[in-house]
Amino acid sequence: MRIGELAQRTAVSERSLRYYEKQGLLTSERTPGGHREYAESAVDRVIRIQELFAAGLCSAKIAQLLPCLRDTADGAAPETASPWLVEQLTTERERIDRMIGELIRSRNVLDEVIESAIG
Amino acid sequence: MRIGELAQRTAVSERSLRYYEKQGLLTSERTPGGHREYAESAVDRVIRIQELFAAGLCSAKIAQLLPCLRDTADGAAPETASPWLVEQLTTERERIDRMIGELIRSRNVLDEVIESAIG
DNA sequence: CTTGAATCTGACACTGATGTCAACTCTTAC
DNA sequence: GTAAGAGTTGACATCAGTGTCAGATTCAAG
Repeated sequence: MRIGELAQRTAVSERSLRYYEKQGLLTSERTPGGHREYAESAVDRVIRIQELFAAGLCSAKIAQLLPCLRDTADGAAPETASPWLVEQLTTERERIDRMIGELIRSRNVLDEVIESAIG
Repeated sequence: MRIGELAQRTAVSERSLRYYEKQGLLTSERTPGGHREYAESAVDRVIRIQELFAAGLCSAKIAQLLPCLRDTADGAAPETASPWLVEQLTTERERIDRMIGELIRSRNVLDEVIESAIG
């Protein structure tokens, strides 16, 4: 599929898709004229990328992480994360954990205010 | 206490504390010479502000929300949120909910990679 | 006093993903 | 072929919180 369709199906702007490619997160074939042509699996990959962005990972970390995922669906076996990467990801995991805790606390704060206004 | 101590105790930079004040999130008395003097309750407030920032609320929303909290400890009774504010906060609540879901998904992704490398 | 540490204000930079615009090229249907 | 729509690259802007620096002032202790 081309970039417009991928953008629609993932709700991610064409601008961002090109950015992902430049950051090495997303690959595409090119038509003879230079237009990007995406495999079907790109949809899942873009969604995954968005999730990881939402989790606060920067594009560099995502780029390292992606080859180790098993959802590639392009026949390539997932790489095994290097010890160094595992350490990085463990740190990220802890950060995400803390973030979840903070989000829950904040949600509770909102709930309190909402409830005291409604109840 | 003065700004340096508050910064240390909250692990928030002096720069950010001044920014919070300019955004109406934090108040301080001033010494005759113009230096900020904070009440003890500022510590809790700053930590709460940081949590709300971490939850993705912008300073404007936080400024509206803070008067409705009951932890002020400065004798002021908490305000009741206006219907408009309740609507805003409900939207934020939903956003936070979605974000928590994404974070959990991302954490699972990391766990998979980590486990497959370690196990 | 004086001196050094702390604080003040204001301005500018950065980060990193994304928006937006311009000028050009490709694709596709007629 | 041609016109309209889609895609290309590149550059600049934005957001919001934070870092950082400069130059001036204040505080606290000797």
